[in-house]
Amino acid sequence: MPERAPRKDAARNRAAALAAADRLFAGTVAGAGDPGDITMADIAAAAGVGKGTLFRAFGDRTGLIRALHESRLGPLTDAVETGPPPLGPTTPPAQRVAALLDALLCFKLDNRHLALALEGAGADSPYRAAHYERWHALLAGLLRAAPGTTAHDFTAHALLAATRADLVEHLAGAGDATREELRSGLAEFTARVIGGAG
Amino acid sequence: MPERAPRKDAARNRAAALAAADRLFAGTVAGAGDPGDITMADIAAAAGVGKGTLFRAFGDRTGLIRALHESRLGPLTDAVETGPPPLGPTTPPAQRVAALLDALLCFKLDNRHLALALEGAGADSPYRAAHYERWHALLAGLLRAAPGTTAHDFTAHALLAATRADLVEHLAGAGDATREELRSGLAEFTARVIGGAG
DNA sequence: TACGATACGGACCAGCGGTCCGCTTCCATT
DNA sequence: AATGGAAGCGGACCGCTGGTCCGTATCGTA
Repeated sequence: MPERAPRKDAARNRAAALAAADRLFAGTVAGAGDPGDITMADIAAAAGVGKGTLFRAFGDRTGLIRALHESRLGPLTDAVETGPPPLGPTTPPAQRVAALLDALLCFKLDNRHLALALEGAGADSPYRAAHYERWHALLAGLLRAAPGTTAHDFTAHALLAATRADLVEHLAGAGDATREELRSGLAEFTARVIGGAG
Repeated sequence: MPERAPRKDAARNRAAALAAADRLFAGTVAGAGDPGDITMADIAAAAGVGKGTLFRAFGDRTGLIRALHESRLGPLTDAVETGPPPLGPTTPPAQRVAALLDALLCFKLDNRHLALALEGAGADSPYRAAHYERWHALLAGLLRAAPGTTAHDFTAHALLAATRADLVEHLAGAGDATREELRSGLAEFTARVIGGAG
């Protein structure tokens, strides 16, 4: 019952679909395009598979985007869960919060197309996604362990909101703000929030 | 050129459409529905007009929602621009920032369905809407005038992000957080941000 | 090699936002 | 009050989307 291995062609098609989707979504961000303009038929054609295969492999559009997102997020997740400082669990809470938010911002800058597609995927709130719950729980726990903060849940949400994909896209996309400006802006903001009540 | 008055039937139909849309959107939030489930045809039917009339009056779906939103936001806008403290322009910057964010949160709590529909409307980023620009410019200006803050633009964005409609909906919708809990959470968060660098 | 299970793929479907245009209603002018 | 043209109406219609279906092809095992 350890969930039987997928057939070889299924695995190959799944990988091809993810690669094609990644390529297509990446193309939209450069040309100021909307991820919503990429249709499932487009992805299927680019991957050289039928549309039915896409839906069989991922369930629906949101499932595909989520799978793509998680395949990229994996390394970061590992670094957070079992890595060395400043991301890993041995870092003191306050510093770790700052490091996590910075890493999240960098991830969204490096994967703007994916983050944007994910948060804009479907009508379902981005807050019900499993990965959001994980980040929030982690942050809230750290805040609880850090001195001088209260309302940990709300604070964690609010800090995460500062790195929302469409905000990042709005600021970075038009070229108004450089990567380093954003990072330092977020760093200062974070520092003020967690260091404010000394 | 003072833009001729609209015909009487046009005005009546416009009002009927807004009222019907408001009613329908309000219905979704109670039953945990998705504003996206309300179609233009639904609104037209509920208003007793043809679908073409809707598009003639508002241009597109986003236009309708925006019109609805602004008709509700009007009083708040007035209070901010020409009203008495703590919202009005005579309030000291730091206090005014806090008051504005609290008012915004309350508005979104009182008009969850509208705010949610607006931010989820279309694929276009919520950050390109005129009303967002106004709020952001106002906040950024106040932060600039307040002592001890830098990166005013980013900070203003981040503070506004803490009141995003889908976050508010996520926290208030499930009944996890009461209105006062949210307000005090946001108040504390805001205070820490603007009061942090004393 | 043969056979059942699994996956393929593109024709197909329902439903959406948005358009079009023949017909109706309004209102300024006489 | 009559009238003519401008403004508005409304629902059939269109293009396109996410998602389904099922006859056919492929895989992996005995």
